[in-house]
Amino acid sequence: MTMRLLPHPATEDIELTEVLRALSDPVRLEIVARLSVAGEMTCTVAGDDLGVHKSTASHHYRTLREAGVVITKQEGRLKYMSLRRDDLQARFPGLLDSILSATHPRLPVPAQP
Amino acid sequence: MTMRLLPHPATEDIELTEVLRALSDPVRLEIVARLSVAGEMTCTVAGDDLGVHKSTASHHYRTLREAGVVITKQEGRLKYMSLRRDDLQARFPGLLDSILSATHPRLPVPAQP
DNA sequence: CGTATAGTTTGATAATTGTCAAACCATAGG
DNA sequence: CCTATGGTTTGACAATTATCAAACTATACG
Repeated sequence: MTMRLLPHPATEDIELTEVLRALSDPVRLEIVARLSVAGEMTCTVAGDDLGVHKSTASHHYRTLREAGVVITKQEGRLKYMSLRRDDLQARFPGLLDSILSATHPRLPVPAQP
Repeated sequence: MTMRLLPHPATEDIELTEVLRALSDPVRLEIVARLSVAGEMTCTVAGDDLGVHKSTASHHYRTLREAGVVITKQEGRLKYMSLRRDDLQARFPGLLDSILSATHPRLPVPAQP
């Protein structure tokens, strides 16, 4: 029952244009809005009722991860995503906060334990 | 020698995802960085040494304008672009500032008079 | 071991996008 | 009126992207 981190860019390698592009898609922005409320979610929960196929959602998870917006850790069969708040704040101060305050999840999301 | 404003979205119609997408292109981000320093520029000056054809630059001006990032006014033959700082601040507080502080123009830009 | 669960990968497709080149339009100025 | 200037539009093309469906992988559990 070990825990693994999926590969993701180092903080200093996060590119502004890639972050902005990742967040410029409504589906991905919704995922990020949910993560900002829930703190940490499995892909299944994050992708619930998004209106896209699960493979499409999976593609969006990868886009967010490769842009440096989320980090994913695997525990057993589940993959938990969470926002890289501190890394983004260090790299682009205020950016994520300003985006999040303009965004609210369309769907109620379970609070983290 | 009258002055005309080109059509652009009302402040309340500016969409977050469209702003983010507009700013997610390196060429457009460079234009915006220049505008943030120069305050107001003609298209020719804004597009100087961007590394793209002038028709491509023109396409980027339109993208920025339609996303609500810049406003363009025409005086004679010249078109002056400037950032919609106040409108963006009203709509998405802190967003433009955080992006601008992560960006600096690659090229020295003449200060506005 | 066999099966169900969680999520990814691999086509395939349609739509969007960034780019250049050439033609075009509008205004200023001789 | 003619021409040069500043910028846009149109057409073409290659690359990227959002999407679905189906196949696949890996882990947990009985």
